[in-house]
Amino acid sequence: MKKTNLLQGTLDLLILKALSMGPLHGLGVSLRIRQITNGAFEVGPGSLFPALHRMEEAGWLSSEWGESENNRRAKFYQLTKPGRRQLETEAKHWTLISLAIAGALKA
Amino acid sequence: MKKTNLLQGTLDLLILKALSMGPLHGLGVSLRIRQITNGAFEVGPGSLFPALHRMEEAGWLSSEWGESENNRRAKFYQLTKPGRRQLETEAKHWTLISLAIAGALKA
DNA sequence: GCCTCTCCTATCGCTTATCGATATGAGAGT
DNA sequence: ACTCTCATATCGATAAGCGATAGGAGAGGC
Repeated sequence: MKKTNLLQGTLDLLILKALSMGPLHGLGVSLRIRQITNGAFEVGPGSLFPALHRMEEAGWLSSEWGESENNRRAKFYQLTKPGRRQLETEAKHWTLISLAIAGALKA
Repeated sequence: MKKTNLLQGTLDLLILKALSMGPLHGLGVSLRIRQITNGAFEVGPGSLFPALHRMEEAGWLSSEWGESENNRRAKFYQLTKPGRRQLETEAKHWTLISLAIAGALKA
């Protein structure tokens, strides 16, 4: 049983949302996404880390090295102000698209 | 950083849905998608035709040449049986994902 | 007849996101 | 020592969508 693939474009949104609930290191983001989507989304490292780097590059996240709960070296990410704005923008965008498609399917 | 209009993966779903309401030629599909999404989605030819070809290749659509309402040569597409199954599958999949993300954003 | 507008299909090149596999390192447990 | 797990990272492949562009053919004005 393959886990459902992501819709492209939703990963950023989920990462932003996950981090809006507090700073996390990379794998923590992956876990929180699994939690808040009730296991519907499984994000592998090959998707996660490039996305985090891209988003930090875009100025939406900032990072610093620290220690995880298991005393492992880990990079902690948190939202910047532009990141919060981006979350709002993407959440709105998602809502619009989601309603449009739901409406189309109902018709 | 360009915003893509569509969420990747939703184009197939919209095309399948559009054709489930009756056969259409290419540009007709584009128009019907605009209608049923209340103008939320504009599908240009550079997205539309490759998608139609891909989906015909996949066996979801069949096509035949005919004449449009304006007496123009046009290729009419209709759903095959596998295409209808695919529509059901993708619609279900969309609903699941959509609910999962909506839930995640609410939290 | 001729010109232009619109309709209709088609393709090329480019960008970008995601995924599977793989690599590396270090603390934890035995 | 050895292995398991945590944690970050990167590479190559795949694929979708988009802008631009092209070309053919009927419609309608003149």
